[in-house]
Amino acid sequence: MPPTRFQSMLANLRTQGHRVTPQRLAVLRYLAESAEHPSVEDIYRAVKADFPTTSLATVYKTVALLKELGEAMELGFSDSGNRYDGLRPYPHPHLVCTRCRKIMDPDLEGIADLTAELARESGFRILTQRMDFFGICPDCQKNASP
Amino acid sequence: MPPTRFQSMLANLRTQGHRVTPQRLAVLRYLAESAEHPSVEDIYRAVKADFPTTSLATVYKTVALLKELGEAMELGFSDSGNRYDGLRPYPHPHLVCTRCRKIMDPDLEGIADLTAELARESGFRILTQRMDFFGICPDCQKNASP
DNA sequence: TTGCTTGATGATAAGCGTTATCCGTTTCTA
DNA sequence: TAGAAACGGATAACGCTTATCATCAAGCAA
Repeated sequence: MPPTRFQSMLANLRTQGHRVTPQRLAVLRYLAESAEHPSVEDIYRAVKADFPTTSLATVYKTVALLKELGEAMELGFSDSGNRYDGLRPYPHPHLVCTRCRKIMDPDLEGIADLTAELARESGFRILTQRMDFFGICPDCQKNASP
Repeated sequence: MPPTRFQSMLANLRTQGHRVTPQRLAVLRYLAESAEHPSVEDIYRAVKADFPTTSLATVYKTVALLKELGEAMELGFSDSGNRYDGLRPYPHPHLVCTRCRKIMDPDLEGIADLTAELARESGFRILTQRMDFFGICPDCQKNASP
């Protein structure tokens, strides 16, 4: 049985000699269970429910640490807060609803091929990639106000 | 003979009832000639060379106006200043050198198909998209320090 | 278990790019 | 060419993120 995301994050933390604190555990747990690509505020709110003295700074620091360890991926947005993915911490495409800000993970084939072709044609050594599709999700289309 | 980007921007500005000022002309001219996806600072520096009293706020306002008119596209980056494309103000993929911050426009086929497939499978109404490939450009690979 | 070292936490200030405000100036129409 | 309305310039405010620093606790050794 493969380790859960939570177990993997925790093991990585320990292996790299970082301390395990209740606040960190709470952040890990939340990220390991969230498919919604939460914001720092989302994480902060959730963690504070269990651990009311937690500071926003701690959430930022923990998230930065997980990013460094490769256990979380940051989705930066210049016009709103960044979002985090603890379940699939590697590049993959995203579907972003511009109305409710929901972010989903679509299945999309052929990105590796696309990247390889691009590298060959351009001479770039491509290290990572970001692919976002913006639109209106099915739910928001139903509850549509123009 | 089709209108140049500069002519097109200017015409759009006039048609929509916006005033034509020397500062705006300078920003248009620079954007219409730049394939480098300049930052606001880049534009500011260039405009100030011809028009030294120009304010940074004016550049921001002009760029926002052009964006609104569909004559410039913003490339937002959460970890550095945004960049602007006045030559191709519609979604297209970008190659970003993470060392020298150069941004290029590769030729890449099949994005429309990819988008259509994604819309069909997900039920999203996709309105726009963003596709960035990050890596080291050929120049920086030559002058490589580890 | 206890004590110690070092890293983590919490509160808040600082930083950075961008946007808002406000008043004097300029464009453009009539 | 005169007047109304929009624009420009200077700077304050904003939102998110990072830095600072004193206090506190995790983890190790004895």
